[in-house]
Amino acid sequence: MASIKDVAAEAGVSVATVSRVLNDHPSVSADARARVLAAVETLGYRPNAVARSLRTDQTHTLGLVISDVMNPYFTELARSVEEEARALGYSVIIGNADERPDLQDHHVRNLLDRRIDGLLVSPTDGGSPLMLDAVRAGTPMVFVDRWIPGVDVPVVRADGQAAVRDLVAHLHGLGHRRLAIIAGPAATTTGQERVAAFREALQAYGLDLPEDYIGQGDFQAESGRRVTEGFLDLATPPEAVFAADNLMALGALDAVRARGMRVPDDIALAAFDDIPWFVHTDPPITAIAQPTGELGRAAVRALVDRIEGRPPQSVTLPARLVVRRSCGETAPPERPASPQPSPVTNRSQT
Amino acid sequence: MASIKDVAAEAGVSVATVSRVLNDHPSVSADARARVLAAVETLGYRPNAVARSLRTDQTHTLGLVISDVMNPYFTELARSVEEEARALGYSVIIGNADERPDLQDHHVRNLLDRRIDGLLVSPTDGGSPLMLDAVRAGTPMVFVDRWIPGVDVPVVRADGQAAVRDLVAHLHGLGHRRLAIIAGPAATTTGQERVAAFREALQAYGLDLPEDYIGQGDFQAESGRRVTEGFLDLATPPEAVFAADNLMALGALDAVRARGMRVPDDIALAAFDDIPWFVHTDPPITAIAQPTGELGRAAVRALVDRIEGRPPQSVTLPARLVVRRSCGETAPPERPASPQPSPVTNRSQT
DNA sequence: CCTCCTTGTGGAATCGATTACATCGACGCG
DNA sequence: CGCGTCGATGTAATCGATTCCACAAGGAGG
Repeated sequence: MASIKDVAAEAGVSVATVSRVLNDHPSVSADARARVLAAVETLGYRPNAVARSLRTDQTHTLGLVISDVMNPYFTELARSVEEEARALGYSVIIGNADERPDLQDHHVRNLLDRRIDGLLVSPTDGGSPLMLDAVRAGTPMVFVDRWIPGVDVPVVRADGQAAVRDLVAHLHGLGHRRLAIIAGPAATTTGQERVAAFREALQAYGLDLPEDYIGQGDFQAESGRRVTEGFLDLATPPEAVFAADNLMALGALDAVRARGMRVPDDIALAAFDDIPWFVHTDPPITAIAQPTGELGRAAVRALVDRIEGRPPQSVTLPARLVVRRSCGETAPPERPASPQPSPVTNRSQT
Repeated sequence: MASIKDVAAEAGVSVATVSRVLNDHPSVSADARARVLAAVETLGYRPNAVARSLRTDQTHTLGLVISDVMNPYFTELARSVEEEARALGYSVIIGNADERPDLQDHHVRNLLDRRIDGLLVSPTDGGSPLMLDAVRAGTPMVFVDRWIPGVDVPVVRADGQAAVRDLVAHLHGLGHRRLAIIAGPAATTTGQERVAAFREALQAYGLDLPEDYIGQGDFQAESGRRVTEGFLDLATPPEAVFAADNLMALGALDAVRARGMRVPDDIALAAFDDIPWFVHTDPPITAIAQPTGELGRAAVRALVDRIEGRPPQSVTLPARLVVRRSCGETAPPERPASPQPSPVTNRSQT
């Protein structure tokens, strides 16, 4: 592979001049520039990004460590992150932590070793020493979706509180009173927040969230199945189940069917995180939709701001309720008791 | 960030000795080794992968360029690729081509500039000059899923012929005679092969595949919708539609529903590529399942073999039919006319 | 006791770029 | 006419590692 020296030789100039042409430095004669460009063309020369990075201490690369690539929510997040990064002249290396802190650390270490310019993380846990060290060492970092409390890093996320209130209003309006939740890992902020928001919304309706209506999941389908089975085994099972993410909702759907029961007739189901497939499931699933693409783009912008010396900003965007059929047929337009803007009703079928 | 020089100073040895300890070269005294290790510890030193790569001309990084990350098939492929690569000591940089040749070239160029050790590609088109140049220049490369004819590069893929025959037998057994296909882009091998396999299987049953029963799609949901609408507008619409990938099947499902028709009562539907969601759609969709994880792992092994100087091997694994309910209720066990092993029947619901 | 080989170590070149500094003409102005 | 300035260019240092080569010390063998 041709190097800058070969180009210099071919063009009959020094390497410095070649470098100047390539980085369009002003003081290069038109003649020299033309000769260099010609040499680049004939040799098919491409600058070695590795060498350039070593010298300039910039890789123009961002690291993205997410909890689970197979989760459509994170897939979409990754996609939007890559798009925005590309638009800003950066590449992205994705690390899949699979909800495992050790894998998360592996990826963070790897990315740091590769001297990425900045790190986008959706932390699996409360923050390993490695990650805290990286922050302390001044690695540009931004948390997306989830974050670590007490760490001074910008956070880009969706706020689901209002949407959860809308959901509870919706369920209440359909006559459901015994509402249960499949929670995410307590080590994640999203795991905690969604339970808190749900409990709070229930209280507004004078409803309680008993301990045995809180199932401990891990954001994976299998846990949704397990927890739901537990719910169905209770003396008085819940009338509605709210899964804190889309995969656990899928597991819940499985469990309900395995009992020969039907959604929504026998039990209502709703999920946090909307995904395209929810339109096509049987029945279409009511969900809380995050502005995923916007989150990814905002996170990249914040990180690049930080990298390029501008002050980065935390961003919080609202999530919204998308009503489908998994909680029961929607009654003719009813006014929810709460004063929030009414939930968006999405055509699940034309 | 501490460099090897700092470690050398701290340990009171030369950089050469530090390097030897780090790469566990045999001739280092136990004393020196201990002092270096201690220095590494106190300084929290981590070798700079960029510098190392420049010197050794190896990045221990693989590039993976796929057509569409949002397609669950490719997501799973990417995941298995990353896992196997990690097990072998490599990292993976993923580039999403979004079925666009220009984007594909962008990523290939980018990865080449970063001097990745090898490239895994699922080509979007028939092969750009850039890609052909890369092959000619000796870049270790392996094609996965799709390939480019006439290029001497190992291919790791699934063979769907037998499974397509099984599918046609299944459809025929259910009484369907007018069978249509939503094809993928003609520029892709998978696009062509699936149509060819389908036509061939039909012939075995004395069935024809007329021109207007071949819809031109692009592996995206929207094209599945469009093509299906075209089918339904025909004077004699097909009785069954076979979508050449999962997203187009989803589009087809949409289109059928938009007409107020039902699957499988009004029209049967099957898809190439099985995904977890197909179990949960209404109705569960009959599909041809590829051994995706195996493909990803085999592709990585082939590429790493090539990189490390061992002869790489092309691999072809069989796909298999997974029968669910989207083509009609399965009749009591029937013997298909063809002599192939009978299709696997998967419990779509317990 | 003197070579010769082995083992441990350091010095310095190298990978492919960027960039500070030096040099050298040409040009403008007093 | 001479001097300072500016534009164009080359030389060489540098980034952080790896690795070839030289060399010193110590042990084995004659």
